[in-house]
Amino acid sequence: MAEHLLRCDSCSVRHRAVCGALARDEVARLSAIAHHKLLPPGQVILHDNAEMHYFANIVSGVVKLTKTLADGRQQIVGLQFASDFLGRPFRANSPYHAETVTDVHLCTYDKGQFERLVKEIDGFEHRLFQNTLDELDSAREWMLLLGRKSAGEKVASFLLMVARRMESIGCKVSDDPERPRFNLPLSRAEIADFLGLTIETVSRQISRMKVDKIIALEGTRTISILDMRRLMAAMEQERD
Amino acid sequence: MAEHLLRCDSCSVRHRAVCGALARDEVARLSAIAHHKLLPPGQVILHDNAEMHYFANIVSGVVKLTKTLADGRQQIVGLQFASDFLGRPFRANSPYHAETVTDVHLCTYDKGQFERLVKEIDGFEHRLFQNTLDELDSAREWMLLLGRKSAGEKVASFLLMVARRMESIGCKVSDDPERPRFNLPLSRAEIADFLGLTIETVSRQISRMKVDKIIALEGTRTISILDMRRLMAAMEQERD
DNA sequence: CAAGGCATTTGAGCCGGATCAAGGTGAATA
DNA sequence: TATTCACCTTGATCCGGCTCAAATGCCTTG
Repeated sequence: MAEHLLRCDSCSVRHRAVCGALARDEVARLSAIAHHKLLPPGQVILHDNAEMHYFANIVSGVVKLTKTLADGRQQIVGLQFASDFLGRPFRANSPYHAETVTDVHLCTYDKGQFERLVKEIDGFEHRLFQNTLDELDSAREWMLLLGRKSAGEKVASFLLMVARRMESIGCKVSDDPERPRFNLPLSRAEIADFLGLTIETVSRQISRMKVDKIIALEGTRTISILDMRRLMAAMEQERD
Repeated sequence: MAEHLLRCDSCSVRHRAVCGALARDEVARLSAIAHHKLLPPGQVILHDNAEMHYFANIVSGVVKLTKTLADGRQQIVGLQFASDFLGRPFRANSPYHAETVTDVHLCTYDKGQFERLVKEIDGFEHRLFQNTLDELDSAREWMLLLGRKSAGEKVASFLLMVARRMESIGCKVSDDPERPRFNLPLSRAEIADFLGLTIETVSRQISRMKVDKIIALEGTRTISILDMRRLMAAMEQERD
């Protein structure tokens, strides 16, 4: 398997960012049990329902969680970026398939050691809990999108979500907050699986936005948002 | 407002079922701070983003969580049955609209008192956390349904989900495990909002299943599953 | 630079589910 | 019993997004 195992000895700063809100000595305790892995794109991290023997923080890169029907139809049910957790505390297995989308830098912990730390460090489980509530909120927002939005609204919502996410982890290419520019981490096929559409429909919607001068493309992955106002209007807002 | 407030003095048994896995004295502490409310169908429990000043367990009945777009398109993003929790621990507000679907018997707790108890009772927060992980799992299963299943598969999945849920809370009408019979808690319009379909499509799919002798209807709300095997086949299974 | 291979775009036609429009049904009220 | 009203069913038509097919663009390798 093409993955490197590195001892994690001096990445406190990184852990600080990743785990957030932990005291300095607690971060040190996490670092002590951490290993680092560098994974290429398309690497399976977790097969459906397989036992997960470790936890991880994403240090950089993007991971997708997918579910698949017997005949192959697939839906992405979660996208994890830098600083997100992978794995389910105190659960043996996970009903998803997890796979790297880009190069991914993981900081992993042995499951048993991690769970012991969670119990020992006051407020750590509370923090993981709040994290999970956030994931639940975004899953439900996604349900609204999947069930009720048109193709154009879906793609607009997706672009804005990625823009916001890339911004928050400092991966945007340009600096102008009114005209964000960034690399799409997903292929058209992955965007389709994310939005419950086909590749062709995604492509057509993106082309139309290009014609309408709402966005601009360089190559196929680098997107500039030219008109934030119209892009947000295309998304269709949630009621207050 | 047509709701009754009752002092909750001797409902330990019910709490035991509802909160699960709590010791007898801990259940007693919960009972001490609980009040009961009886709500009719169609009662709003929580407006979008409004502050929630209490927690609750559902003792009986069904509650729906919805999200709505500016133009009125609506999606049900959660269905809560007896023994489910309502409210978000340690969060001021909730980005959903919550509303009773049937007559609902709630057992409510003042937010502050409840959160104090959660901190004091060892393992209580852990339990709530595990609960939330389960909700996240079912939200993601629902994303697969919304994004990738056909109308027929959606309706079949829905009927099976309700059958399972009614069974587990002891609300089924018949006893034959091979031929469950139960009352649908949702109207056609609500089923449509649940599945990301229109009323008409839901109605047509149900009619077709009736013609195909997969189910039988008495009136409009009471359903018997005649052929469990074919209903499960119609659902399209998830890949292992 | 050419050749190959994959991802993306674009086009044509079709179909599943939405929309629009009547009817039907059943419980509540008079 | 008749009336009403909300909910549900059924039919006819339409259209957004899917399917199938081909062309184009882009990166990799020789």
